[in-house]
Amino acid sequence: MSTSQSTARRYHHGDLRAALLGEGLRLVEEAGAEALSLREVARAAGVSATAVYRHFPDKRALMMALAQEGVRRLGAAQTEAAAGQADAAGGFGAIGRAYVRFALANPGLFRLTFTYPGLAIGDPMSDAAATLLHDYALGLAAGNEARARIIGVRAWSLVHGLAMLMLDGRVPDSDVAIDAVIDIAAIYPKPGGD
Amino acid sequence: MSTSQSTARRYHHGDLRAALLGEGLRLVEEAGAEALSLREVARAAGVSATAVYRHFPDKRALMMALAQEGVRRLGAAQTEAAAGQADAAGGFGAIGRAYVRFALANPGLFRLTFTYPGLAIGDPMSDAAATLLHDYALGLAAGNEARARIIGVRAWSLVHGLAMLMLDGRVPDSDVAIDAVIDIAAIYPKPGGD
DNA sequence: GTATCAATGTTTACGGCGTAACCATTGCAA
DNA sequence: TTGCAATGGTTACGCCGTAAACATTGATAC
Repeated sequence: MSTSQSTARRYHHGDLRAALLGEGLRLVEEAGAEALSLREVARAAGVSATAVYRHFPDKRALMMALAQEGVRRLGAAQTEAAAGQADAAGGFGAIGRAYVRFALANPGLFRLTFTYPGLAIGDPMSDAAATLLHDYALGLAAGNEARARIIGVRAWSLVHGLAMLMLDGRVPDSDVAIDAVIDIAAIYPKPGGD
Repeated sequence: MSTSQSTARRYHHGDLRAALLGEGLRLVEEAGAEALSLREVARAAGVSATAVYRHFPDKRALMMALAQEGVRRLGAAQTEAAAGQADAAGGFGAIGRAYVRFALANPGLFRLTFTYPGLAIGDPMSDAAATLLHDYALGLAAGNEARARIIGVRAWSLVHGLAMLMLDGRVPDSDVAIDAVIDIAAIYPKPGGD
């Protein structure tokens, strides 16, 4: 029993950091980020509250780690959505729809990632999602960097706002509504189109 | 002294509800909504913590009242911005820019109004801002209700997302950037335009 | 005017929170 | 084998939201 390592509870957890993140992700989706307490995450991991401080300097750091995982998953979802698209316009629409659908499918994590108090400030563009966005915007802008930046911000604003408004119940959410709002042809029409 | 009523502190405040809302608005702008505690609002009003419960059933109700004031002020700012505009396109752009500028000018209140946990759900369309939006969208859509609804949601999403991203520091904020992103001609071009 | 009562305030207390300070156990390296 | 760094637990502090019980007051009925 002194060297048992399977189910017996040991003093040292093994990989507490990963366990805390896992329980945090679960709880965030179950009850929302604001209802998530450091003590509860520790409880869920079967560990004392202060053990968390061996792996995160404070609660905010734990939340930031969860938010980073959110960014990672969002980027993955968008990358997957864009995979089958041939041209820039198709990819642009796909990553936009994937953004909103990800928010609706993971409301707790999305909210944590984008609206947890005091989490967002800083490092605005350093993930797969941002890279994807920039690349497709550059394609749509035919290589014009200045125009690409505006298109990128406009597109990000549109999907981010739509996601927030739907999450908050201010706008009815459905795939049809998402498609109607994110209508690339209507927003960035080719010359001569209506 | 028994009947003094000017500067002497009386047992009954006179209009505690209004005072609480006033201090709440002040503190929300000073320190952000998440840092705002019921006890601190009470302290600022010079009253015991539990006195708040004579006017609001719980903290959430107090926050909702503050959020309602936010909606009211946002609507007022937009109404003022739209006043000088002649046609629907001009008004549409004006209320959009006013939306984002209001967010940047009142970050604490805007965040409280739109991202305070569990506040937003419900009553999605019952204020001056929503009415303005719908009217102008209907004008742009030439009376077509279905099309107006999509245009309205798209416009709201765009300005809401832009406001959030700028507030969070994910997108650099400036009046020039706001104008560039909210470019009605580029988003809803007349047939034949580029 | 005075009694009465509803409205409005205060005090006290409870459990939960984030986290600082200090103590316990353990695995690894010399 | 010994010793130390890494990792865990216990206790305690002040803050929070809020329930319960009590105090003060202004208005209304006589």
